[in-house]
Amino acid sequence: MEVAQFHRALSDETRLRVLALLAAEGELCVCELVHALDMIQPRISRHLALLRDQGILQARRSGQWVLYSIAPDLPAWAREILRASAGAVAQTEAGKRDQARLAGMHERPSRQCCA
Amino acid sequence: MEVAQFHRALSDETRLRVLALLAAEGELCVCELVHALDMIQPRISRHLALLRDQGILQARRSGQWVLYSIAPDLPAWAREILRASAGAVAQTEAGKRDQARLAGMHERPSRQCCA
DNA sequence: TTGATATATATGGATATACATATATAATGA
DNA sequence: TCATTATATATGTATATCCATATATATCAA
Repeated sequence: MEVAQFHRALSDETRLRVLALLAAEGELCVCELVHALDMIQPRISRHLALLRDQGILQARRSGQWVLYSIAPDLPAWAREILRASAGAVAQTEAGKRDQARLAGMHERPSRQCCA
Repeated sequence: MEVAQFHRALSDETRLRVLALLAAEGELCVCELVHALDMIQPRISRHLALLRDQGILQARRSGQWVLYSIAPDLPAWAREILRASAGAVAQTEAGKRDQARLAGMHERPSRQCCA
């Protein structure tokens, strides 16, 4: 069942923290997520690939960076679940730390003029 | 993280179908769920125990039956996710079959006057 | 009342599968 | 070359499932 698969994708703390940041920021590159979550890059990439394969995230290349964002064509029930989950995660200790680390990052690729 | 655990509990089709029925019916005994989902009883009991242990369901005994219902004290984000999920599941083929089998069940314990 | 039986629900044990992780490596672009 | 991102492999852990059985409650006979 599609709904079960969707929840399965959201059943991991790393993926939830990624989704919470993307819901707030719109679009982020892998290196920004690595910095914000303070995790090694292969781990982040693997979770991003899972979310992309499930159709929850989309990716586009911009120069040497790959920018991820929440897919725009999700069904209404999925958008509601994402919104509720991202809101809850953003208020956890881990979620607030992620936001702070991202805000303190210098030279963020996704904020460059030509991104 | 609490949110991840919650999604993990909803990441199984059997549990989602149980929750969709409970969201629509309010309260159901194990044998009604066994009948509606057309699964063997130990399988249903295991999933009910998981949802109860996570605080998503509550149970009360009424005579020889144990009646399950959605816990009333869930946080707002959890209630929103449950509502969106139950609505989506109810419209799937499996969800509609479950409702039909439950409606066609004779002598339903949870509908007796003294339940 | 006692004992026997039927129904309803829960759980222990065994097995198979899914998946999160780390390390190492590959591919891609500037 | 360096920086960025993706993937392959191995390993450990979690869990969904089944069968068999245990527990709890109700019914009925004597």
